[in-house]
Amino acid sequence: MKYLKPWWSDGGGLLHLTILLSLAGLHLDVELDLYLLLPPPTLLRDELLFADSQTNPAYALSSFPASGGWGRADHLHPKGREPEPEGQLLREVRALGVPFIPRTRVDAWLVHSVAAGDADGAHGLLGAAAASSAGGVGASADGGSQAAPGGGGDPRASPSSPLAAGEEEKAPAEPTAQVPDASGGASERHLNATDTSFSLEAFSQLLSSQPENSPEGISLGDIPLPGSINDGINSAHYNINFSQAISHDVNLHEAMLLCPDSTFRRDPIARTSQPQEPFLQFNSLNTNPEQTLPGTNLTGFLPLPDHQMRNLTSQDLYDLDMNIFDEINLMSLATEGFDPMEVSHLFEEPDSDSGLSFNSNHDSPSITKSNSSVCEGAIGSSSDVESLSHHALEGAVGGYCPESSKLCQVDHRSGSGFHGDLAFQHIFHNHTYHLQPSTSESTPEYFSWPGKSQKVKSRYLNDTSLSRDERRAKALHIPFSVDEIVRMPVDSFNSMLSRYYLTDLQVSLIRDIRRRGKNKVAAQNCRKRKLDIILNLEDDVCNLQAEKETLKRERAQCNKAINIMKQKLHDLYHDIFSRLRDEEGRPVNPNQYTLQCSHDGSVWVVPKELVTSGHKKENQKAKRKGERRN
DNA sequence: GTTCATTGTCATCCC
DNA sequence: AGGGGATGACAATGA
Repeated sequence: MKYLKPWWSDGGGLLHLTILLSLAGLHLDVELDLYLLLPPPTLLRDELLFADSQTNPAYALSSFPASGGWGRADHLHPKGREPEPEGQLLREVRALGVPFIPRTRVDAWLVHSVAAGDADGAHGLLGAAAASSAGGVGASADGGSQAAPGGGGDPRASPSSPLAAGEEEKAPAEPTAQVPDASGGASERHLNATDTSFSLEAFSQLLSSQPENSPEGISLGDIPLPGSINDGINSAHYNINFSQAISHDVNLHEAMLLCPDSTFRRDPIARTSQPQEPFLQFNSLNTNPEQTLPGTNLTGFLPLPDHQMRNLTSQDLYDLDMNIFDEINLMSLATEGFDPMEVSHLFEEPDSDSGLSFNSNHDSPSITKSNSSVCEGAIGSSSDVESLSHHALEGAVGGYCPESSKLCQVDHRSGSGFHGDLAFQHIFHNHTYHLQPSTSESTPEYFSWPGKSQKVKSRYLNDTSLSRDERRAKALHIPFSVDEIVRMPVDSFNSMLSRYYLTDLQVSLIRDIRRRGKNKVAAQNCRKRKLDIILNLEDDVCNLQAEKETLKRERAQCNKAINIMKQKLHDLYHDIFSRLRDEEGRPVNPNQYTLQCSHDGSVWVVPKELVTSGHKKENQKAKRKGERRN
């Protein structure tokens, strides 16, 4: 008796086989870990066959990654196409000496074992296959059912199969509900002899009851399964056609498009019917036509899910474009092998920012094509107009598409990769603008920039988006950006000048650009510093004024206190004199006498005449002392 | 058309 | 000696 229970672990890279040999009371448990080479897409076909097993319970030998969503029947080729028995893939794998048993081979082994009448082996294999199918479907319930809104059940599976999604819903008490999760329970559970409690005789009878030994006609219906293996489904009946499970071929292109973590994953119909207009703008980022693959160029720059891409506002797109094209412009200038005339055409023309002038002046038809495609795609072909930037839309409507022109200028480099993509073909048709470019001044009249300042509009509409030095540098085809020239350290700057063959005019201009750039930054810093100084001075003035007010208040308080003291002294003075009496008992006149305090603390009543004369003498003495000192 | 703020540029000084 | 920072002065530009 042999049991075979292979399943996937490690996310599909490891095929774990547990082979239990139970023969004449001798139990031999063999576990094999078969590592598969999984360099996609060479193995995708077999992987998808495994994925197919998610939809076909009979071949659910694997616990395919639940998140993969491979179980969708609509992602597989129509049945009837038998996979190659020994494809190039297997030959390559075998040549590498890697122990590899593709699932198809295991299936075939199972089938042929039955066909050969190997009763014990066939019984065990079939039982294990059925048991594994339980685990496999249990695993596929996550990924498969998520990917396929039908539950992932294979419509070709026998209606009696309890593992079909519909059957699961109708009969929740079926053993399927108890199928362990392949990633956890089933995949980690190893069989052993004690688990095999089912009847061998029942298996033999069932096998012998098969009318033919043809694998095509083998049915596993009425096979009792070991309860330890299928976790309670030993009473279930299965009618599973093996041939159907291995009859699916898979379109690798579709498989790649259906990569689970891919943002451009969608079915072919969706890909052709749902053009992503915002993507068109991002497509322009790819300057290498060789790298322009549908979808890849999108996620390469913006690995955003579709819903996030759609949620991008026009402002986001606008800002993004501004930054992106700034970088692209600089990159274009600095890229070796660039065509200066092309860049010059792109930026030097006064109306180069205008989609109209761009459309009419450039000799590259692809440019015009791309330009018009974006603009018209903005209105005519978009199913999600809100995802478009407002200005792009209005530019298209008004016959002016300034930003799109810019991106189209870059897009024409990478646009060739899209021409063959059906998803974008519908917008690559002829497009003409109603308004012809006349003058650069007229463009703002036809164009509306909601939410943008006039300065930004002007910078974007006209060539004034480039500074004077930038235009000069561009005119002289200086292969460095102004920013590089200005910010580069002295050593790097000098080495750069020495590395490149530059004319004296170019060198002079580069040095002027550097000097002006440095001075511009210095002037900005100077003004900022001056402004800071002014602000600091204003703060100082405010502080000093506050301090002055405080001192004023303190002075007022002191004066007030002095006045109070004076008043008290005056009152005291008069009170003393009112009590004084002379030798005759008469009151002392305060106008004729005054009080003098001696050093010992005694108080004398002195006539004012003596006091004034004494003061005069003291003043004279003080003056003399002062004169002597001088 | 005028005024004012901002910014770039030049000339000059200084480190 | 040359590069570069700092700054006053001037001009262009836009609000």
